[in-house]
Amino acid sequence: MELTERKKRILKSIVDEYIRSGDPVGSKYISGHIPDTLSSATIRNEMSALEDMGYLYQPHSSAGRIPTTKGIRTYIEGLMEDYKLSLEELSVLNELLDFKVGEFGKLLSEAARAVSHLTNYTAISVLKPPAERIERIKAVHIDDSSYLLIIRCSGGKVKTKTVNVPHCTEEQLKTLSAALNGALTGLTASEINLNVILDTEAAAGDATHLVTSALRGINDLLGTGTEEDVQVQGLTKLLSYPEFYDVSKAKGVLEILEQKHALVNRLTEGMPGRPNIVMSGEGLTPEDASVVFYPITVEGQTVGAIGVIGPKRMDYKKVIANLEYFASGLIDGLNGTGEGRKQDEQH
Amino acid sequence: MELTERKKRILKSIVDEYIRSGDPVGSKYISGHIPDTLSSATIRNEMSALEDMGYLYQPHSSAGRIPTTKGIRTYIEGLMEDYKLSLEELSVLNELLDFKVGEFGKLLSEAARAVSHLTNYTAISVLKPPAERIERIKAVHIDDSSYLLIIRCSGGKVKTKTVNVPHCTEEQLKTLSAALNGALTGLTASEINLNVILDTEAAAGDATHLVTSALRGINDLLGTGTEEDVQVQGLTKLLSYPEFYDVSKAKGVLEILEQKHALVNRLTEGMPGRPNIVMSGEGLTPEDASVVFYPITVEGQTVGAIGVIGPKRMDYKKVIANLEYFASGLIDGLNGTGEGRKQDEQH
DNA sequence: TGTTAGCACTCGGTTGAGGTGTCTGCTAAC
DNA sequence: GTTAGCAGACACCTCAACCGAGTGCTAACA
Repeated sequence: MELTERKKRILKSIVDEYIRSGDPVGSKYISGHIPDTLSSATIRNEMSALEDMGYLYQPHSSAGRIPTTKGIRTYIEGLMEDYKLSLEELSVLNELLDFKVGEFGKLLSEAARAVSHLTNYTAISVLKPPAERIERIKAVHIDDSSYLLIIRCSGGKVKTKTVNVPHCTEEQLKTLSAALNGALTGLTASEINLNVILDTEAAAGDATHLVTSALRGINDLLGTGTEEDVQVQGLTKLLSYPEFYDVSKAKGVLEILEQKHALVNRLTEGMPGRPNIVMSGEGLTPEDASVVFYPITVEGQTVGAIGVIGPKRMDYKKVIANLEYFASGLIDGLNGTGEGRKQDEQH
Repeated sequence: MELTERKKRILKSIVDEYIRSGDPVGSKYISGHIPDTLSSATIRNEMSALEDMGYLYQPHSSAGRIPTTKGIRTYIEGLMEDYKLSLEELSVLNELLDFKVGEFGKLLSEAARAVSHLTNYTAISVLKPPAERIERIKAVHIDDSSYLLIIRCSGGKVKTKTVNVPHCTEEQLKTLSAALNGALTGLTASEINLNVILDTEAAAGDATHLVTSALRGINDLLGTGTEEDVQVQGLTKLLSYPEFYDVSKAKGVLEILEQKHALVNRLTEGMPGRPNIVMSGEGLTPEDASVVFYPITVEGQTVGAIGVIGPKRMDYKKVIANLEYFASGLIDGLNGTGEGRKQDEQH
């Protein structure tokens, strides 16, 4: 069956009302709230058809209808109206960007706080500093029980660390350096897996006993610096929505927010420049919840994300408009001409 | 009336059982669970007396009794048994300290994660980097529209920043330097309030127009570095306890956890070296909840705290034992001889 | 004087019946 | 293709009855 224009108008009206109230929507209500003048009986026929087509469902036989995930997605992708940001919403971002003295992480979590405040949903900000790649490694002999590990990372940064071992010779360290360079060049810390370790050990010859401590040192060095971080703003707002009055439902959402590492990965893997929407039943999102997010990119690389988590029936147009505005504002601010900002030196 | 030994045994038994079940405790149950052999009628008399003395209360006239805040406090301060840490609990800390490669913040939040895991309550870790005090300020002329701001902080660290202004002369900068030194020496960033600003402006004479931008620059410089931070671990565990099945109660607790700044201050103001316990009805703790925490000190200065938030009827002996162990372990680890750990250099 | 047994009373919680309102599906007429 | 009307389904609310845990009180006992 085809999704006629009239069916679309009815579907839009149902989703609008469902987003507003959270309750199943009946035919009579719709009859009075669409441009067409149709009796509730006709609406019932259309709703029945929409149900057959998978856009709606009934929680029980004598209730109104609720849009399915498919129904809401169709709504988002073409039926809903545009949302005009209010003056308040526009000014908050400008103030924020004016105030961009702090580092990016703080700016991002402040932006999330603003989004949470403006949309009345819980906001998430996620920080994922780009992983440093190994460009060159050298192990320099200090004495027979210690050597200096030197790594040049992508971007030219050099890091060093002394490593203590039971015994090492200059010869062994040369072999070690060669083995490490061969196996690790171009990798990030998280890409050093068992295979890589075994390869390195195989290549290390008579320096095999030094590999483990060297890898540990490398891992330490690469792991240093800003860590990935998740900030949740306005958590209590989530509990204001009836779908989470049931504690077990609320728990489901909080569990998602607790898995910070998974959250960072998921949100930074999204498509940049457009809204990413994950609804319950798709991916890891818990029942009745929905996540909308925008990755933040600098020079093509995703360094974080900003998003909103709320009930599946959230006001998508408002949320998307706000997130889009903040995300693009942040991205412009970060990529824009660095107009002679702060220079720190520490002696 | 006096709190006799027998009353203490009864009170202890009531609190023990209340902590276990969360339900009001009846006289019959106690009769079978204290060393003394007493009928439930006698227990009832004693319980009635304990109620008059303010240790117990009845939620309604035909229910058992629940300990009051006073009752629980008395229990904590002398009645409860010691808790022996299990082997598992002991080994987790040791692993953690072995693994102390990361910075303090990460170590602290990992400790909180462990505490949450071991106690089955929600754990909080709070990081409060000691505020840097201003020791000396100098404003050095670069050209007529910019100057260099130099601050020496407590600990000898020097920070600089160029400040752009519409117009400035060497003379004005000298006046400015004197005014800033006079007004700000010994202060931290957060102590620069309106009074201080007005004093500075008054002292600045013909350099008044430079004060605002200078203060902004100073604020930026001092604010740089690690920020205060709150990490919450095992949040969902909170929702496992019946007292928070009601969403409005849960909301009360989450609200506390959202006020991160207040939380940092409150938890770092506690007495070091012993358990600080704030129960509902005392201070900001929400209904039915209780917070136990230990500040973490380095060289006499509080740099953070680790704590647990849970139902008022939480297992205090277990929580205190765990927190005490982790807090003292962290403090020892931080203050202990820094046995030649990592050295990073960045060129 | 302290302890105990017995009894009436209180009160929250549960269960089940009855009533109500909303919404649907179906049918017949337009 | 659209509409009016009607019977049926079903969640939800209210109310009364009942149950049971637990108390306070009193009288008897050691």
